[in-house]
Amino acid sequence: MTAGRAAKDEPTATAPSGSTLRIGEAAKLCGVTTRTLRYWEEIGLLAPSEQRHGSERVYLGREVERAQRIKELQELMGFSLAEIRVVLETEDIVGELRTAYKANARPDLQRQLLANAMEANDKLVARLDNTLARVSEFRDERVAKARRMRRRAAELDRQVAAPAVGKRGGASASR
Amino acid sequence: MTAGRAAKDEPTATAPSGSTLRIGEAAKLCGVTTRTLRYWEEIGLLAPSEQRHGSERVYLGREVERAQRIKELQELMGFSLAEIRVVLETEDIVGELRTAYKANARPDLQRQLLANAMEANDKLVARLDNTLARVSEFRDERVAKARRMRRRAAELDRQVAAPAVGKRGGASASR
DNA sequence: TCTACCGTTGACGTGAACGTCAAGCAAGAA
DNA sequence: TTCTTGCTTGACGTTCACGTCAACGGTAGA
Repeated sequence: MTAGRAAKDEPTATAPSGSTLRIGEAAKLCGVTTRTLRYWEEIGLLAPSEQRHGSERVYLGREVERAQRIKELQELMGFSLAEIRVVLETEDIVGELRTAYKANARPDLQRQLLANAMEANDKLVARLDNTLARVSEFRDERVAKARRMRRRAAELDRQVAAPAVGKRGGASASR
Repeated sequence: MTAGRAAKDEPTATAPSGSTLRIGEAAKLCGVTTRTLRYWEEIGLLAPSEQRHGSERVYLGREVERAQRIKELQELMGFSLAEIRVVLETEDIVGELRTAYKANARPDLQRQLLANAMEANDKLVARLDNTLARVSEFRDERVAKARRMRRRAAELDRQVAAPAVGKRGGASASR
């Protein structure tokens, strides 16, 4: 019911690939609010598709993916939108490169673009490695703590199961 | 020069263990500002030591460690202070348990405390595992991207090194 | 005694990342 | 036709995590 708009006078005209979404649908797909999508657009982080449907923003698969990327980087890494912008820009550079290649741009300029992108990418990988190491260490600590707690719990369980020993004083705790 | 305060009328009276720090020193050690330490205290996240030195806050090793923990969780995991509070509370429970044990509290109550702490801890570990998996996946993506970029760069380098072939048209790009 | 430095509380300011509300338009349903 | 829903822009409000400034006090060194 209420299959949205989608049939007016352009039967299937403006659907270049996949599905074309309105802002509310895109937002729901990404798990954010429409305000958030507009804000990201406001700060130049995520532009909707080129052509608008009347006055409405149109989101295609590419934009939705990018939005999901943004959200993931936010939640997963705790990146600020400024940091995310940097990450995404190095992705964009690869896109630009394709364009430059098609536009028959000079190879040394392409090469320069690539070098920048590679440097940014390597920095990101280094940061990810660092994060992985530290999170892993932290995880191991908590796992060890879990083991200790489980041992202590078993100990307490034995005490609770055998309450007739006379409330502490029989066999003193193993620790 | 200027070895702090440390000698007035209590030669070594109020130094229970390790070093007793003033707020500025503690802040420097943790890599935060004094304002931050006061803010954390304000929201009940990190209290300085019990006794104050006159009107001044005193930070001992325990508090400094806790502060470093807080900062690590912030930067590493992108946790909010509210989330960090939860994590630290489960650590506090273990401390409470020791107190309860010494106070000769009923084992079933201790057991209940432990169960809560274990559940919270397990949740955290699960979250860490999830984070690890996703960051790892993300890292692998970026490493793959790095490889592709390096291949492309080598390709461009060959073109730049041999510019006489006639600006595109010789051997078409491998892709 | 004066100056410099470090601390105190209290209050107001700030940037990031949105939330919320108003006023208006367009399209489909009753 | 009217109602409802969803979109638009614009503007102001809000929360978090502090930054900054004022006014004051205590201690150390010159």
